[in-house]
Amino acid sequence: MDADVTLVLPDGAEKVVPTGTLPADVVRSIGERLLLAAVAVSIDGEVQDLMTPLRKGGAFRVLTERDAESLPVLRHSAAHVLATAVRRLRPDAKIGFGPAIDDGFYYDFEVTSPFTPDDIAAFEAEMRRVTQEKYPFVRAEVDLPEARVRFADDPLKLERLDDFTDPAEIISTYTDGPFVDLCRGPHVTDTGRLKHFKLLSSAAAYWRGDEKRQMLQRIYGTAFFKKDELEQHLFRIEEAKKRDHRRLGKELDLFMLHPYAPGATFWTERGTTLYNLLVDFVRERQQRNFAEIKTPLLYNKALWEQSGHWGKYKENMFLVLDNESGEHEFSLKPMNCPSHYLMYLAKKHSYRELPKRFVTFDVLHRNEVTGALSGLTRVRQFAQDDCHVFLREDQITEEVKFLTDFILGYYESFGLSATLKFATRPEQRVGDDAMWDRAEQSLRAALESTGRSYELKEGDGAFYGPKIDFDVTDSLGRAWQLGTIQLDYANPERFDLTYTGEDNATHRPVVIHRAVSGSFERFIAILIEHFAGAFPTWLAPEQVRVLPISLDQAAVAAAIVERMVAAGIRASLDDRNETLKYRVAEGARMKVPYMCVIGRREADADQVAVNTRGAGEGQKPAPVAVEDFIARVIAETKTRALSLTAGA
RNA sequence: GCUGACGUAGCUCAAUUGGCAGAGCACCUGAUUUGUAAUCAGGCGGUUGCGAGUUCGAUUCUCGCCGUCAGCUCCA
Repeated sequence: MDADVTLVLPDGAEKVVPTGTLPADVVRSIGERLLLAAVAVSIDGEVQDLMTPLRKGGAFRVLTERDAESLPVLRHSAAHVLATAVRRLRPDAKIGFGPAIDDGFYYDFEVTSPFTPDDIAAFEAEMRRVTQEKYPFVRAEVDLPEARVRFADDPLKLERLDDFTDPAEIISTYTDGPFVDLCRGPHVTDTGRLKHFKLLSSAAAYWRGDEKRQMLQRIYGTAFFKKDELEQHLFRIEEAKKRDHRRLGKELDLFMLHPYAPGATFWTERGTTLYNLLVDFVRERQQRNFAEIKTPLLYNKALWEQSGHWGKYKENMFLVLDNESGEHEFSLKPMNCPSHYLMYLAKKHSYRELPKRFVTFDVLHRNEVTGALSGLTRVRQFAQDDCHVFLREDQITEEVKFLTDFILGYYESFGLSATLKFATRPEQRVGDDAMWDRAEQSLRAALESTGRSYELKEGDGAFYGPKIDFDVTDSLGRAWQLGTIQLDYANPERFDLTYTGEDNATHRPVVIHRAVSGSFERFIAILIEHFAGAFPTWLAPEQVRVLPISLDQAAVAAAIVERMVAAGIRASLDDRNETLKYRVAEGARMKVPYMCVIGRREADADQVAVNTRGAGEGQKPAPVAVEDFIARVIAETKTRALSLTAGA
């Protein structure tokens, strides 16, 4: 082993120090003040703390509070501070893991009785004390027997120690004041670095994520370097609650759920309008290159045995009792794929027809476990904008590009952007390795030919093939998995799908499974939250509300509504015996894009005074000729404009 | 499915240690006919999720079931 390591500083200068030198000493040699500002260092992009001896050289950067890589270090330390506080107040608590996560950190504890909200508040107060006591994080490297002695009272840590099978692997502990944890690091220098944090919730979690193991109590929290960043984060959480589709779905009268049909949606008149508009939109986009079909909802189990679902997916299927046989021989379909194969099999196909794209909006049922159900994002009954492409192997690249553009273009029309994830073979799968090699290789090559960047999700593919997932980020920065492109060599084999090639011989097509919205239910949930219920005009269930000021204008207003409706606008009349103020307030609450007020002046001039959603209270509505207003709303609807313009 | 919390009028929420179940909004009726973010008055509305148990008495305590929520597991 080389006795020295070479560090390359950002300015290109090289620094050679003995192996085992602490980064803190290197930073001090650059500058005392830098040491005070330093949170950690980065060596060839790998973050390490100031008290971990240098073992290799490379590009050396000092990370301060301004560097994004520093935040997980702070949060990981916050988790230790939490554990320190919990151990002080609840010495019986056994410690599990406490990592930094995307929005903060958590720590798992094994306790005999779960934490209460009061406990959480007490822990947070105790954490405050631990930070004020400014304990340094002290790193120690120990051997396995020593580690076993040190964590003799912590069964979860002992189990973790069993994983250390490579004697060369370094086992380290971090100590802050009274608390010692088995931990790889990195950490901030002392508990005093943690200033702006908050505990958010506690819930149970399986030890090591395994549902067969015991449940631990997990406490979630978040931490930031700056106070305003913490406040902004907490504000975003509050905003997210206001946008919650379950809340807005009720307030805007879009849908309801009922205990008699758990996991299934009752769409109200408004919600159904919205739903149908989305289906229409997808239909319109799929008019040219796709073939829409409808297939049965209920199938004999023979189909599921052939598809492999009976073995792998039966738990999630709703079985239907056959009265004659007294057996559960039928099942509601949980996906459309097999029915599309049956349609494909009904005819002989020429290579000239391919790619052949079947699309279906049929209702699907999946018997999700009760605990998984959640609003519209996780339901038992839903519909996908499902597509199965039958194609020749040499068409994969072009098809993947076509579908990727199709999907991303769809999201763009809502102002949503997506990140791509490439998912490879899972543990539970059908087909041999040769098939998977081939499928992964061709899908990956196709993905790369699109020139778009993507992340790798190892082992996350479908059981019949690798896939590209499209994770959409909403206006609050939260990611949702919606669209998918899945390459399938297995099912063409199982269902003996064929086409006749140019050579007049029989060939095996490849199948691509594609969804864009994921499900309409989930997509609508995301749209509700993305737009905070303020849908663009083309999607708004009620586009225009007409308000006559008094009874004198009621007839004129009704006639104007008629003209709007005749022109294709979803307009309604509110001539209730209420004050104008009241009706304007309600229209605003319902997030109607345009409210047209009609008083004597407007009635005489065939005009409307247009209130535009979002222009705020006390806006000065400009009078617009009725015909002009109608034309503007129609244009806005046709172009599917994302922002309101007709009122301007 | 697992852990925990919760379930009161259509909605949002109240109801001392177990002692007559309330308010605002919505809805209905009347007055008012309104020029831009909730006009006034009156009224209707409940087997407190369902079912047992303890008790003189249960919204309140106990148990079971159903549902919802936060997570975990799973997932479009």
